[in-house]
Amino acid sequence: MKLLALVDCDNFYASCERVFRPDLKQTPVVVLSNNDGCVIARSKEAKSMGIKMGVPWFQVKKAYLARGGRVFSSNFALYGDLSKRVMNILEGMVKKIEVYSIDEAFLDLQHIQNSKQAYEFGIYCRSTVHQWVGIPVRIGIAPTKTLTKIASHVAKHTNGGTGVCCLSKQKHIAHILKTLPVNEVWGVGRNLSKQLNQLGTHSAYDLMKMDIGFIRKKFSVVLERTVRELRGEPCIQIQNHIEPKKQIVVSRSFRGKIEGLNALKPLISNFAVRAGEKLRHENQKCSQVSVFISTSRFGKQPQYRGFNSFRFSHPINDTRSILMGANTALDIAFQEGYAYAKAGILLSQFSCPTVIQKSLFETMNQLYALKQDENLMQSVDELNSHQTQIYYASQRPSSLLPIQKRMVSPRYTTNWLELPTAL
DNA sequence: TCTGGGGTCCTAGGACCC
DNA sequence: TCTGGGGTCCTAGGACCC
Repeated sequence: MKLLALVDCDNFYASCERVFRPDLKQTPVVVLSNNDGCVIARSKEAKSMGIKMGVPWFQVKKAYLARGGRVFSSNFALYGDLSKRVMNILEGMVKKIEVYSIDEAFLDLQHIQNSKQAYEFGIYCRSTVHQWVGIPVRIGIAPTKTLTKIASHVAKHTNGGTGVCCLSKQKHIAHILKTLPVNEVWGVGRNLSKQLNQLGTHSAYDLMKMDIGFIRKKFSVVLERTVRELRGEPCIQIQNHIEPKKQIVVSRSFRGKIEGLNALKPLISNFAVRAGEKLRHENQKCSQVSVFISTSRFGKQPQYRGFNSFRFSHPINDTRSILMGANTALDIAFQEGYAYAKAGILLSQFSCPTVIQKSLFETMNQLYALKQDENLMQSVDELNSHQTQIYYASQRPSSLLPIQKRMVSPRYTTNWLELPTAL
């Protein structure tokens, strides 16, 4: 039988914070989102204190700290680097691997003959990652991706277990599925589980037993694949190579409320500049720039969400074009009289930069599209990747609110000035 | 006072064609 | 008076994921 493995880092961000702080090994640790807004990662101890995922920090702060919990602002330089190290190790272990997210990877265990060997591989893999990087992982092994997710879930919730779970026997799988609520299945979110519950489907086992034709008709091909995967039929392949991105988003919530077009403009410009850097880093060009702005979902103030897109007559990647497009879109999306809490830029309609699709109507917005200067952009990107900062006038750097990160740990592994010291 | 950010895929429906 | 049928392409929006 062909087997796959899912390697999933335990409470990844919280574990990263502990790598260079062994003194926090038994202490509850949480990590916060930008502006120290929400809890986005929790150690086991923090979870058992009842800290929920995504909870606003201000709501739990007092009680949590009083009980001896520790807190960190997010340090993505550190998490990204440790993630790379974990993935490098895994890449050395198998021929085919899909890095699925910052803390997860699917491995193709084609070199492995049976489930006993697969289990032993899991144990070896886990101890190697732990020894070399210091991050605890758990490993789910099964014939399909959806089932590896469930195996990993089992590994996580088995107290005193080895952190490795292999689900390959039909009987064993059926037994586990009966105990698993349908909303825990990978690909079944809030909406689907509500609809399924109404149909009397409550466990993963119930879902697996449903009629494929009915699922396809009533829901979609996506859920059909999930059902087939629960039955052990692989439908979602391991993606060995990295697909080019199809869109780039840069968005932030603001620390205070923003009112008025003039206050919003430099913020949007700033997102546009960052988006342009990402676009060129991906070696792509886009034909559409969209802007979205919204008021806070919370509270009772009047609500508004604005969205508008600017289409270029041909693909661009020059920040100055993005800025002009973003500004035009913002002017239309903007409505006076609201307190804005969040905004962002979305780049889409990508095309490979070596292919040039000329427009029939070039003159229409050549103002935006023709001034592409590859060399200039390259130089700016180069300078900005070091100490120097080149700004565009519309960014008005003095008006930018820095992101609040009051409790950020050192960038131990990516900055010479912040290396850990051994005493 | 304070509530994250960045993605993918699929489908329905409109525009358009013959 | 009566107004078809079949197809493609594109996009917005919804659902999901971490």
